[in-house]
Amino acid sequence: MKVRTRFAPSPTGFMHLGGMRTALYCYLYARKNGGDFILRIEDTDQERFVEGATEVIYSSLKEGGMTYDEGPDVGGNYGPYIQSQRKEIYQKYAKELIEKGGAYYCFCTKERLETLKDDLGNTRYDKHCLNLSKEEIEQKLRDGVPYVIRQNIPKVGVGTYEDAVYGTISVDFSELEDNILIKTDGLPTYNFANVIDDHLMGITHVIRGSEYLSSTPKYNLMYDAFGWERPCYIHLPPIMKDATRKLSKRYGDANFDDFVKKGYLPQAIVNYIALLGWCPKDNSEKMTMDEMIEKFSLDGVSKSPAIFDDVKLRWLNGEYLKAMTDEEFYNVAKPYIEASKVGTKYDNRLIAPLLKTRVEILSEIPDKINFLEEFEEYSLDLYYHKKMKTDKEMAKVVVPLIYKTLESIDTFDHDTIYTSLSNCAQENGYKSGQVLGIARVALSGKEVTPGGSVELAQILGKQESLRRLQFSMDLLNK
RNA sequence: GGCCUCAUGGUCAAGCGGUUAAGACGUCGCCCUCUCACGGCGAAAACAGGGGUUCGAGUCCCCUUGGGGCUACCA
Repeated sequence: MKVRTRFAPSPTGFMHLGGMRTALYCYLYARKNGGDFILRIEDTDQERFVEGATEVIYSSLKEGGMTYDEGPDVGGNYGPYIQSQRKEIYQKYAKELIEKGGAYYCFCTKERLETLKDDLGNTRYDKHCLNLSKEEIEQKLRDGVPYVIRQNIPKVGVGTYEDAVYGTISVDFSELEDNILIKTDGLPTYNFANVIDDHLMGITHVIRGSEYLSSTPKYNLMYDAFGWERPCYIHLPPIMKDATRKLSKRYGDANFDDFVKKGYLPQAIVNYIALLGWCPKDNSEKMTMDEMIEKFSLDGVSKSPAIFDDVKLRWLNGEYLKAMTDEEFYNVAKPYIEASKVGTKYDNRLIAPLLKTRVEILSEIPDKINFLEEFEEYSLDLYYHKKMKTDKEMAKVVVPLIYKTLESIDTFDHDTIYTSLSNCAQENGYKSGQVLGIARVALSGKEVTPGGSVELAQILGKQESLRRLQFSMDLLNK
């Protein structure tokens, strides 16, 4: 049978990384097994619906490289893929389940339910309406009494199933409540919709968070009542913000979009979250999507929660950046360079390569290059370098030599600048490092700079370089 | 509270009865070097605790402790 997995988020906000990882594993498992990956929107809770959230789901999955074979915006043979558009379907199956004895109408009022609260504030429905006669039910229905449909869970017995990552899970039916399947508004709850849709959409492998581990037996009861085959279950451990808090949208952190905005590459984010809860056999870390598909396997999925470590994400993002060609890097860095103080003043194609090994996330770029436009009076102590044996006295005589050297060349490319400066050092009895080091300070006025004097001179150009050297000479002679 | 579940360095993790208990991030040191990075080399750092089972336990079982989840007309 063809493998079919589904990612079924509810559109209640932004795409958070936990959901992103669930989607990724669904995608990887489907692709690995030559199956289909389906997107279904679970919007049965009209109260929590957030405008625009559905579009964010679409775009995030696409940006993350997880193309779905079926979904609201791409179609498919099992639609509609939005639950609010499937209301009649749920109604039909709810009635069928009632006939089969797996569910029943409940007319209890909120007030009555209140009286059922135990000392911990938990209500446990007492199956009160299960005892209603057929006539009573029909009468209430005719009278338009508001109702819900509840699942009829046996009082005794044990629900057992095999989870692909957690193993055998058993829950005593007495622990389970007769949940509401269809709400007063006629829409189903997750408890019902997921079962109906997963079956109708031919989902073979249900991949979702571990929060469903203990309620799965309830769903199995329905599969059984309908006479449907139960899917394979693959529950995933949570991703944590720290040791005690789950990474969730409630804290407003961990939105995929936010990370992209901060200058993380979608591929790096996806690659990183893949590693939170899964480890390939060969222990690879940096992987392309195709490599992940190839290596993905369920026995590498872990059971314990993983803490999200943005330091490691940064590192991985940096690895992606460093692996880019200069052209690729220039393209992603361009907007950030242009947003810095430097703007478009210089040839940004010369600046970009300096940044590639020096930033881990793109948003660090402005701070790294703003110094180019911050040339002003600086401390002459910067010329002191113990190992190179340079100081401001040496600078006083060397900076003019540098000035003359650069003044004499017309092609301001890397090689020309480097060779002429080296020659200058040699001819005057200095080590090239001494001249280069002094030049770097004289051109930047900074203790640290990304790149050396040659790169700086090249970026600044002849005119600006000479202007700065003149400034430094004046400063040294003050 | 009840039920489900998890537990290897600071973090992600390999391990699936016999290992000097991998690797990665981070940290620290050294090398390279015109500064900062990159790169290279190296170091410190872990089986939550207690009982069993076994010739032998990080690996299997039980308890304790700690974490997470469920216990909604949310998913």
